Amino acid sequence: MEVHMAQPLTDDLGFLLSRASGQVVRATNAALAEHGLRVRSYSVLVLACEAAKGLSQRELATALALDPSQVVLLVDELVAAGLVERQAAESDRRTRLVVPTAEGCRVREAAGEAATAAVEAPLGLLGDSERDRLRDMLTRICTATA
Amino acid sequence: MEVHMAQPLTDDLGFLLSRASGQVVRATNAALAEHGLRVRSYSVLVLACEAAKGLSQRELATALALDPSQVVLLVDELVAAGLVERQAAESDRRTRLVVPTAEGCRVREAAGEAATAAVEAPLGLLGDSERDRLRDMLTRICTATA
DNA sequence: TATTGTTATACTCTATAACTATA
DNA sequence: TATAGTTATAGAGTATAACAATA
Repeated sequence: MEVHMAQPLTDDLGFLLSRASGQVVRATNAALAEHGLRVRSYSVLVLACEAAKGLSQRELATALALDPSQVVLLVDELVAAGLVERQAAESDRRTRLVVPTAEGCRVREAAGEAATAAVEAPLGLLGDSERDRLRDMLTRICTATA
Repeated sequence: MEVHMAQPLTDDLGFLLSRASGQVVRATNAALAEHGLRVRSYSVLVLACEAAKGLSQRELATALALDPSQVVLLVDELVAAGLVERQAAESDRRTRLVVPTAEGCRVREAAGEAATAAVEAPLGLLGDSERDRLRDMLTRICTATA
């Protein structure tokens, strides 16, 4: 018979993960607010800017691990703000490519810098090599299941 | 003038953190469901079980980084499920101590094991020493700001 | 006056189901 | 029949404000 010493909540990786995530998301949202963005809409904009020829909403959904129906709303928001456009795809009339406008690219740059700066508050105590290790571990967690 | 090479989204620690957190929370919620709990109510129960003499709701709010008004609802839930009780504090008639019932302690045990097992899916690729490092880094992120 | 707990409200995020138009 | 996008809805999480009882 094994003795189970219940682990304190402050040692629970799930608890720490969600709390740290909350901190960082909160700080990032605050920084993105002046650019009219939040974390999720910002993520869509970043991906659209990364892809040279735009991305389909389906690709965005997969990349962000979001349901396609959520991507619709986020893209709607960005379109309304004039940061991206929906373009008809040549090969398949069902798919609509999300491509950034010139303004979208500018905002993405400025918002990116603001977000990077804001995240220094919670992440300031971590050195560069620690951040690399953290990034590596988080990436493995994300890919472990889906 | 400095050249800013915009960082890809998949390297963004904030993005990775919130995505990894989502994975773990989802897996944990699924495991806790059969015990009638979710991550937040489970956290309250764990803290109540940890403290020998119970905790005030204010202390719970601080420990969980939640607003006191949210703690009220979570405790209501646990009371309705018969897992904790609100006891009048002797020293201060304003404060109400949250103390686990015998059933609450049993459920906390079982739920804790289920949660630990469930988290192995996303965390399985991390060794023990890596988990220690991760725990350390996340703790520093959480304490950096508040 | 300050603090504990409470009620209320609004907004964001998450999760599903169902529908349309194309393929 | 399968896939891309869309609409709708409900539940959970987050964020504030205001209030009563007590200190």
